Amino acid sequence: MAGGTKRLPRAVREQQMLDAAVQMFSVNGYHETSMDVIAAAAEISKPMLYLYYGSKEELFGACLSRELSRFTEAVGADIDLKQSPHELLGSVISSVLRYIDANRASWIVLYTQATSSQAFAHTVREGREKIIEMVSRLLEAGTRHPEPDADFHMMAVALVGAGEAVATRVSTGDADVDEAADMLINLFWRGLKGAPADKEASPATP
Amino acid sequence: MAGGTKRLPRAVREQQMLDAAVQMFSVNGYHETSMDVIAAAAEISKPMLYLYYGSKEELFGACLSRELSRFTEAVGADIDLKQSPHELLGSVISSVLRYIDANRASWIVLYTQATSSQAFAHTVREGREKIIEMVSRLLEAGTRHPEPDADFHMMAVALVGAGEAVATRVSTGDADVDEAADMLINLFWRGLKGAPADKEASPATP
Amino acid sequence: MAGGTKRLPRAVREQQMLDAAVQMFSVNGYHETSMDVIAAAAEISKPMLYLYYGSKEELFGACLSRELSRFTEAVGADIDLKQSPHELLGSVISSVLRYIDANRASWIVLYTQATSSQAFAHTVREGREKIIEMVSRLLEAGTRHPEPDADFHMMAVALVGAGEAVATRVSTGDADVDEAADMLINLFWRGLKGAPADKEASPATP
Amino acid sequence: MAGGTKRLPRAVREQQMLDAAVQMFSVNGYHETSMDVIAAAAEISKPMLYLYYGSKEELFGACLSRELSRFTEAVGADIDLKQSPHELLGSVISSVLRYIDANRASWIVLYTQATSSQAFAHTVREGREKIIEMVSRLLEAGTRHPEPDADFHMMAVALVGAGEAVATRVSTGDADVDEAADMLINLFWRGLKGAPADKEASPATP
DNA sequence: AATGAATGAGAATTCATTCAT
DNA sequence: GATGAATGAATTCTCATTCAT
Repeated sequence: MAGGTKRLPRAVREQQMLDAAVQMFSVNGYHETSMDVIAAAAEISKPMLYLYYGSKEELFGACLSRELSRFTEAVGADIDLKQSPHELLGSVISSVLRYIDANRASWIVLYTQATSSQAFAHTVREGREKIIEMVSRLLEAGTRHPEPDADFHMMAVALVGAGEAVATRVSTGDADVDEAADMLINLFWRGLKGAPADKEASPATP
Repeated sequence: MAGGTKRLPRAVREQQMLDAAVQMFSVNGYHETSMDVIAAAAEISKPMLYLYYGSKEELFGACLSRELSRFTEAVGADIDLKQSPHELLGSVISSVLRYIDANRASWIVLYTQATSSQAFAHTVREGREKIIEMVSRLLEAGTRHPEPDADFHMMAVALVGAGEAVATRVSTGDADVDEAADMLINLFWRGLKGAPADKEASPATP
Repeated sequence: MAGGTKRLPRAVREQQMLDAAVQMFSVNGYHETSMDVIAAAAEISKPMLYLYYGSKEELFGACLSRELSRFTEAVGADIDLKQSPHELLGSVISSVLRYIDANRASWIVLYTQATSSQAFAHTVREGREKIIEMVSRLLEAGTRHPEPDADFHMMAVALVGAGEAVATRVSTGDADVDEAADMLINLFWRGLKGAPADKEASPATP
Repeated sequence: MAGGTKRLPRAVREQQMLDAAVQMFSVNGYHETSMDVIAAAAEISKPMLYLYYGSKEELFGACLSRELSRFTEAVGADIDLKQSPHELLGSVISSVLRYIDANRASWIVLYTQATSSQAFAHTVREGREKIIEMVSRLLEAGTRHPEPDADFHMMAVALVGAGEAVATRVSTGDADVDEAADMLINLFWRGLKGAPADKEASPATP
């Protein structure tokens, strides 16, 4: 149909392959996606995949890598480091959710499917750990009387977990980006005490 | 000749198989665990596995099912429904983390590996959704002036996400159960504004 | 046709597989024989081959091993160690050639095809080296005034090489066993000088 | 941009390719050497290989052919046809072993690897057969009272086999050329009876 | 003249799954 | 009730070979 037998320069083919691979992996997962299917989706032959990426594992790694870079760059370009920690956290959240909304396959491939194989659990854990570290530092900077690092770190774990969960909803189209961002920001800084429209309330006790 | 040719009552056999399956699945994931390995670990023959569970998918489903029941029962037995929503959330968090700490393979199988196959993403999503619903109702009950359901639901998504992230740390031995529980409870009700030792502060601004 | 779907005890299947494998390998060589073809020849499925032998390489190794054992045993059983070295060498030659004549595929697999893969060149070299050592010792024992080992060893190399070449002719049906054996024995002990019916002649010069 | 895009005269290119091919084939064997590797070693592109030689098989054939010619020429140039058969055999042996010592890759490619593929066993057999014929005629000429051809032929088979075995040792550096040549010559004309330092002895009998 | 880009065809290997005893 | 024996169907990966420029 698409007559994809054209001679393309290496760089273009690479993207074409990665696009197809990200798409298929994100839909069916690492193990349930065969190289045959990816080749078909990319409208090239299997040997090309192997020529460019060496193995299925490396191909998946390349997907991970590209998507992570794009994500990092997008979020990095979006935020203004001169903001206060408070504002910074807010704009990061907002930027992240917007990126994910605009690149749904990417997010799924990165966080959901990557755990499918022992070979990548590691990579994903490392990526996540970096984000957690960053958030942890933001928290530390945004709090008046800092405490030992351990607490901030675990708080960051929780916040990033919350963010991932919401992001997943965004990626499936089950959440509106702006509302989700507001909610997360509110939740983070004020906790449930400040649940919507209940600003000065103390935790409800019977 | 070799041992293991014992006649065991069905119920015992079943548990023996599920134990082995949960163990292997949780270590190597769904796709990277073969029926051979499970049969070997359970010290029975492969046909027995098929006799009892029909297929690999069903076996994994049975693992999921059993672990989920145990989890639900443990947490259910642990909490007192007569508490205030506030107290209830706290005791649920605490109970959940303690259960996970005591049943690490179980948690991993449930939440991490289950997403490996399309066949179970669904099941896990449903299980998670139930918990989210419950948390959502707790939030609604614990807040003075309720808002439309959507918001509470998404907040619950975030909270459960945070809980899962922390629980994962507990399951890998990277977090202390009691400290993690306290942190989560504080975070949930007071937000970051109420970060440790900073109770009435407003967000720090430079 | 042959309805080979019968349930056979392990030992029987093993031989059946090795028979087929030796046959195919000896005809087409290691690389040019696919596991498919061997499975078909053995009238079993490919997974059986892998179940029993693990890999193509191991299967070939098993062929080599079995054929070598049979060869060694046959020759060992055939000779009388109480003979003089002279007689011994003669009866070994005769026994070897007779074995090869009766087991042509075996010989080819052992000596010709085994060199096809780097993986086995080693094994064959070792096997040959043992035979050379043995011949070397026979020569040493059969000669009045022994010399340093080095010479006997290289002589043994030459004799074994001659033997292999003749054996190959036997295996292809191009040489009569008895005549070949007599010729080799004569050649070994008397050299060309003692070529048939020319016992005391000096080399003919024009 | 990269080097190697030079325009070279056909003859030079051909040698460059054959050199690389002989080198790689002799190290890894026919089947275990890919066209990619040869092209890389020759510092040209694969299509060039195909342009010049048509197929892998033909390329190997060309290697065989060139090496055989060189071998034949070298040995032919080295010997003096006016010698007696006795001297002739001696000088051929000596010349052959010296050539092999000086061109190890060549020998390996010719005799060892060529048998790897059915496609060349034939060629090698033919080449060997020619040598055997020649030796056979030398033997006939060097013996006073000729016998039926069959015997001389098989003797030649044995002698050439012995020669190949020794030559292989020379090619691996495990034998000294001159000692090996002397030993072979002695062995051929006098047999084991005349084992070194035992010139007039009759075969040892207990 | 020379090559980067591309592929058809097939190889080894691994599973989940099922008989026949 | 329990299992050793057996396989159909994929899957990953490689290689000799050929276009299009």
